[in-house]
Amino acid sequence: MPMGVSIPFICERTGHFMKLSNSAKEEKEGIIVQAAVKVFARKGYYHSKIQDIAQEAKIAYGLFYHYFKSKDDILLTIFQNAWRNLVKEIDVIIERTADPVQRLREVIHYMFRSYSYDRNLLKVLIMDVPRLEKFYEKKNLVLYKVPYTKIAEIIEDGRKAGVFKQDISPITLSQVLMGTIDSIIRHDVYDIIPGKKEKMNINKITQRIHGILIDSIKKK
Amino acid sequence: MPMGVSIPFICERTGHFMKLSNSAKEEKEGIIVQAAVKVFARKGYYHSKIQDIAQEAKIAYGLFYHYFKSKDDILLTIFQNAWRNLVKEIDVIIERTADPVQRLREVIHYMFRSYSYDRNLLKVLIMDVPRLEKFYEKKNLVLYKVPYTKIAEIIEDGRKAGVFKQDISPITLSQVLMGTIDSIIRHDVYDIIPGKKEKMNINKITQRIHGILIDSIKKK
Amino acid sequence: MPMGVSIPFICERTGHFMKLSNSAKEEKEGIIVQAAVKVFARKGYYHSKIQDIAQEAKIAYGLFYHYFKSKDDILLTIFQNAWRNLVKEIDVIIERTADPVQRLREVIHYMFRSYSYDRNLLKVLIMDVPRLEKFYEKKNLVLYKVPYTKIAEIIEDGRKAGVFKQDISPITLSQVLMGTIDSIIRHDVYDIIPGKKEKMNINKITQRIHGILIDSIKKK
Amino acid sequence: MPMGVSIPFICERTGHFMKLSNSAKEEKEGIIVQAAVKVFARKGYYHSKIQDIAQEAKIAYGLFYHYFKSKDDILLTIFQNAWRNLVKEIDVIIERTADPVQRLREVIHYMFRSYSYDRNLLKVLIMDVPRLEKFYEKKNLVLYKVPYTKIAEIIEDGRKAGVFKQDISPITLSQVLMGTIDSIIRHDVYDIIPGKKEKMNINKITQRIHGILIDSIKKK
DNA sequence: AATGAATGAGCTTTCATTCAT
DNA sequence: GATGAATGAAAGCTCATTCAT
Repeated sequence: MPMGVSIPFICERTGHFMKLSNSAKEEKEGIIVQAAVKVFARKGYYHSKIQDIAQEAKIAYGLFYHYFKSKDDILLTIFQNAWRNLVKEIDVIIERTADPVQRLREVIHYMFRSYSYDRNLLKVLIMDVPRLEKFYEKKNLVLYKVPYTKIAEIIEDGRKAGVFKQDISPITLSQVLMGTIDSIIRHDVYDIIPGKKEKMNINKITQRIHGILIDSIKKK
Repeated sequence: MPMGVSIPFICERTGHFMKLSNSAKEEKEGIIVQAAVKVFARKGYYHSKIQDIAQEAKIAYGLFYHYFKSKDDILLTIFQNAWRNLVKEIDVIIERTADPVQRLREVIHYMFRSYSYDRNLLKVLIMDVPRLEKFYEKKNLVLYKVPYTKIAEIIEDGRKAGVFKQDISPITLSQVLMGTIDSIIRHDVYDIIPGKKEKMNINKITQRIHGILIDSIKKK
Repeated sequence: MPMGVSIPFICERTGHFMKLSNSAKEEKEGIIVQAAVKVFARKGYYHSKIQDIAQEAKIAYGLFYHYFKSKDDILLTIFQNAWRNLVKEIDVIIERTADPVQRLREVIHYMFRSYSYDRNLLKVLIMDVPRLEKFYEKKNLVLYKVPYTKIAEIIEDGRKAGVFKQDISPITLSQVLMGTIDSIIRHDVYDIIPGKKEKMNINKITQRIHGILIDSIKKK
Repeated sequence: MPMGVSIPFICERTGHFMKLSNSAKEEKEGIIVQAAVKVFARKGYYHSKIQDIAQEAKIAYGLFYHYFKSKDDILLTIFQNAWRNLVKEIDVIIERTADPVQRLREVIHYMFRSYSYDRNLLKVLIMDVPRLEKFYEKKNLVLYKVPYTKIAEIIEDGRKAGVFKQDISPITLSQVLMGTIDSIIRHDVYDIIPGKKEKMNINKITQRIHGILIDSIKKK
C-alpha cells in the first residue's frame, strides 16, 4: 500500500490535524508543527532550515529545540499525528455506517476532503516522510499499515455480507483504492507547484473513483 | 497521475536502462549513473555524497564533474533515461499488439518486470526525483506526462472499438492503473528496507491487476 | 608551584569544604556548589551544563542564577573556598606544632587526607580551574600562592633553627614537595576514570614522601 | 605520575616536535599542528575555534578536515607526537650514557630545554590534553606511562649498580622527579599569562633539582 | 582523462543567560 | 524564591564544486 500517499488526516471535529490543546506548551507545539508543514511543503524537507520554520512560527529558532529533539523529530511527529487522525476517522466511519458501499464512499470522500483542506500536509507526507530513516522503524511501519488493513476489512466485511463478489482479494483492492487516490493527489501535488489551478472537485472525483471500484467488485 | 511512480524503464533490447554506448566517454558515464542509482537508492539523494558515487564507480571524485555538471544533473539524467525507455516501450507494445485488453496486460507486465529487474532505479524515481526542483521545469513535466497520456489513449482506442464501456473516463482510468501499480511497488519498496523478502511474482500480480481493471471497464 | 594541584581543602572542623552556614540562602548555595563539583569532576567544566548541575542539586536551572552570577562564578567560588581552607589549615598546623619536621609531616598528611576525602574537588581544582580566565586575575593568583609561601616559610624556619641544612632553597623545596604530592594525586586522578581502584593508603604515602624530603634536607 | 606535565618533547635532531616530512601532505599536516599548538596555548582548547587554527595556518578552514577528523583528533595527535619524542629521547640518553647520576641529569636538562624551546606545547599538554575524553583510552594511557617507567628503571639500575641506596622506591622517586619538574614548569606556565618574565635559566634549575634528588638517594 | 587538495557557504544543534509569571 | 519558556550567539562539521597539476 502506497504511503506518503492518499492520506487524509484532518480531525473532523476540530478541522485541524493537530490537537488544539489546552496547555500552552502543546499549543505552541502545534503552531510550530503547522509552520513546519508549510515550510516543508514549500521548500522540501532538506531545503528547509530550522530558521525558516522559526520565522514562519514567529519564534526564536533556539526555541524550536525546546519542543522538538531535532528536525527529523518534527517530521515524524507530523506523520504520526496525520496517520493517527486517519485511523481514527476510518474507525468513526465504520462505526457510523454499516453499508460497505457507503463506507467506502465516505472513506474516499474523507481523503479528498482532507487533502483539499491542507494540501501542504499531504505533500509533506508524500514527498518527505518516506525519505526519513526513522520512518522505517517498526513502530512507524506498523502505524503506517493500519489504514490499509482497515480498508481491506471493510471490503472483506462486504464480501462476507454478500454485497461484494466472492472471488476478490480485499488486500489487493485496498491497494487499488489507496493507490488510485494517491496517484490522483500526487499528480495534483506535482502540478500545484507552479501555483495556479482550480481546486479539485471533491464530490465529483469521489463519485468517479467510488464508481470504478464498486463497479469492479459489486455483485451484480 | 503519480510520478516517481510505477515507472518501468529498462530497455527491452539491452536489458538495461542506460544506452550501452560505443564511445568510451558514454560507457564511463553509464557506469557512473549505475553507481549513482545504487547509492541514491541506498542512502537517499540528500544523504548521498559525490564521494560515495565515485567510490561505487571506482573513480576519483573530481572526475565526476567531467561527466556531469552537478549532482542535480545526474539525477535528472536518470529520470530522463528511464522515462524515455518507458515511453519507447509503450510505443513498441502499441505497435506490436492491437487488442486493447492485451495491450494493457503487456504494459502492466512490462512495468512490474522492469521494477523487478532494478528496484533501485524505481526507488530513486519514486523517492528522490520528485523533490528535485529542476524536475518541475516544463520540459521534464511534459516528458513525465507522456506515459499517462499514452495509456489513456490505449483505453480510448478500446472504447472507440467497442471493447470497453462507453461511459468511462480514460484519463481517470489511466490514473487508476498507474496509481495501483505505483501503490504496489511503493509498498514493496518500503518493505525492502530490512533486506529479506522474496521477489514479487510478476505474472501473478499482473494477472490480478489486469483482472480488476478489465473487469471494471470491459463491456459485458 | 603547581596549581590546580595537590591542594587539600577540607575544613578539619566541619569535615567539609563549604561553610555549613546557618542562613537558608547559604545552605542552598552549598548544595549547588557540591553538585557542581560532582558534575565538573565527572564531565569536565566545558562539558557540564547548568542543567546538569541543577539536576544534581534538584533545583530548577533558572534558580542557579539566583545564587551565582555565572558558570565561571561558581568555579571560582569552588577554588576560593578550597584554597582558603588550605591556607587556614596550614596556619593551624603551624600554630599547633613547633617542630619543622613534624609540621611538614602534618601538612603532607592533611593534603592526602583531604584528597582522599573528596577526590572530585581535587580533580576540578587540577583540571578545570587553571583553564578559567578569571583565575589569572591578580586577586586569585595572590591567594593561589599563599600555601607555597607558607611551606617555604616552614622550611626556612627549620633552616634558621639549625634543623635543616644551610645550603637549601626553601622555595624550590616547597615546589619539590607540592609537585610531588601533585604528581601522585594527579596520577591517581587519571587512573580513577575507569572507576575501580582501592583508596590510597594515606599514612604510608605520607611516610614515604616525608621520608624522601627530610632525607634530602635534614642536617645529619 | 603527573601528566599533562613536565613533558619535554622536541626532537633533538630536528629541533622540532613534528616530523618534518618529505611528503607535501605531511608537511601541511605539520603546519596545521603547529598552528593548533599556538592557538590552543593562547586561548585554551575550548575557546579555540577551528577558524582560529585555520587562520594561524593560513588555510581555508574546511581544509582542516582534510587532515584531521576533528578538533579532538588534532589534540590527541599533539599529545602522541610529543610523548613519542620524549620516550625516544630518554632512550637515546640511556644508550649514550651509562652513569645513572649523569643519566638523570640529562633527562632533567632535556625536559627543561624542551619546555624552554616551546612553552606553548607544554601548556597544551598540561592544560588541555587531560580533559580530552579520548586521552583516557587504554592506548593513550599506556603511552603516557612509558616515560615514568623508564625513569624508574634508570633509578633501579643505579640501585643495582650500588650507586644509589638500597632502600629506595624507584617508582616513587620517578614520581618525585617528574612531579617536581611538572610543578616548576606549571608554575612558570601560570605566570606566563601576563606576558613578561625572563626565560628560565635551564642550567641552574637543572642543577638544583638534580642536586636535591641525588642528595636524597645517593649512597654516601 | 584523472586526481585529490582547496574552498567556504551553509546548516544543525547547543547552551549560557534572561525574564515573565 | 522558583520555574522553565525564550533568546540567539556561537561553533563544529559537511560537502558540492573548482582547479592546479
